[in-house]
Amino acid sequence: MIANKNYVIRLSNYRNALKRFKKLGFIRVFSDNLADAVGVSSSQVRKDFSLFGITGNKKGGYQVDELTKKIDSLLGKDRVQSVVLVGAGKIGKALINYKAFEPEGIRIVAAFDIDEKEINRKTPIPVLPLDDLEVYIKKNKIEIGIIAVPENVAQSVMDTMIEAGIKGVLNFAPIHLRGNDDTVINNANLRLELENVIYFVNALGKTKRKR
Amino acid sequence: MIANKNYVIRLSNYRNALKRFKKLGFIRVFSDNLADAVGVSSSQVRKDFSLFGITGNKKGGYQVDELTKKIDSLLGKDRVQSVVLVGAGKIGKALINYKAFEPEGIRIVAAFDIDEKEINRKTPIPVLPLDDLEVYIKKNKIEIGIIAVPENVAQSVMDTMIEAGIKGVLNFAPIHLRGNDDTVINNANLRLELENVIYFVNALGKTKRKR
DNA sequence: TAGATTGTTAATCGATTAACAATC
DNA sequence: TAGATTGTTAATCGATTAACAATC
Repeated sequence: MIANKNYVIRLSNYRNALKRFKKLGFIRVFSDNLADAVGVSSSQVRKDFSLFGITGNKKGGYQVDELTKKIDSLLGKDRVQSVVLVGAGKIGKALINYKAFEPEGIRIVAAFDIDEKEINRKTPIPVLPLDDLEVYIKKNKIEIGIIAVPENVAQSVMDTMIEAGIKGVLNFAPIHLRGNDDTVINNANLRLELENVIYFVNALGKTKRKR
Repeated sequence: MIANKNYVIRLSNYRNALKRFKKLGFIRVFSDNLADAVGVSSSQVRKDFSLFGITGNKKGGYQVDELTKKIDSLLGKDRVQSVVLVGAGKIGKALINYKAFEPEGIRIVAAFDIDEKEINRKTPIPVLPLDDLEVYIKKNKIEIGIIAVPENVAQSVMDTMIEAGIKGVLNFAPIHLRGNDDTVINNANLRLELENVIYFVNALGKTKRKR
C-alpha cells in the first residue's frame, strides 16, 4: 500500500489542477503542465502516476477526463463517503457547517453528542444521543468517523467506533488515540499546527537578526 | 534553520512526555526514556537534541527541568504568543473557544469580521471590524495570524496581514495562499485531512480483500 | 574501576530528481 | 521521419538508525 501522506496530498493537488485545466478547455495534459500547476517536478508527477498504476500516452500525455476519473477513483470520489461525527460542540458545529465537504462527496450523515440539549433529529444533519452511536454505525455500515469531543472522552468514543466497525478516524482531540492495526487514525491537532507556525516565525526571526 | 515540520512535532511530543515524567517525580531522563514515551528511536532523540543545540550529561542523561526549559524556549513557550484571528464564522468561533490554546501560552487577542452583526467589543476576545485589522496588527506588533474566512476573500486578508507585518499564518481556507519569502504559511485543510483518512481506508480495504 | 549513556560519525533507508531508452 | 513525451532505471538528496569512541 502507498504509505505516505504526501502522495495523497499531491494526488489531491493534481486533481484540483486538472479541474482548472478542464475549465480552460484542455483535452489532454502533459506531466510538465501538471508539475508547473502543482509546484513539483515532472519526474515526480510521472513517478506518482506510475506508482498508482496510472498510464498515459508517450507523446500524447494524459487525457484530462480519463485521468480525473482515475484519481477520483483512487481518492474515493466516485461515490459518496458517509461519515459520522461525534461531538456537537464548537468544532463539531463548524464541521457540520463546513461547506467544502458536500461538493467533494463527503457527507456527514449524523452527529452524536452526550448533551441532551444538543440533540435534534429535525436538522438536515441530525444530532443524535451518543448512546445510539454504535447501533447507527453498524446499521448504516459507516466506515469513517470524526472525533470532536473533549480530550477525556476521546478514547472511549474511539473504542466504541472501532467496536462498531469504523475503519478510519479523523481526530480533533489533542490526545494520542489508540486504535488497532486495521484502523487509520489521522490527528488534526490545531494547537500543534499553530505551534509550528510560531516555531518557524521565531526561528526565521533569529536567523534574520544574525545576518 | 530547521526546515522540517516533523522536528517541531517531535519537539512538542518530547515536551509532553517531559511533563508526564515530571509528574512521576523524575529529576532526570535518558534518551531511552523519551524515545519510549514518544515512540521514536533513542538515536533520534539525541540527534534531534544535538540539532537544536541541547546537550545532556554523559551517563547522567538530561535534567527534566532544564530540558523542559530549553524546549519551551525553542517553541516560544517562555512567553505569551499573541495571535489575531480573522473570520468569526463557525471555524473562527470554534477557535475562539478552543481550550487548548490558553494553557499553552497561545492567546487570541482579537478577532475580526466583515459582518457587522458579529462585531462585539465586550467579549473576552473582542470581535472587531475587518477594516481595523491592519491598524490593530501594527499598533500591537502582532506577528501571528489565523485565517478562517471564506475562500474568495482569504488572499486579500493575507495581503493585508503581510502589509501590516504579520510573519506567520495558519490558514483554514481551502486555497493555496501566496505570501512572501519572510512569511511562514501553514495550511490546515480539514477536507484534505479527511480525504487522507478515506484514501487509506479504501487502500487498506483493497489489500485486505486481496489476501 | 566497570558499566552506562551521550554525542557524533558512518550506514541505511526512503523519497525525490535526473537521465534516457522506448515509442508515439 | 524528426521531435517530444512517457515510463523506468540510476543517481542524488535528506532523514533515520546503528554503531561506537569519549567520558562520566
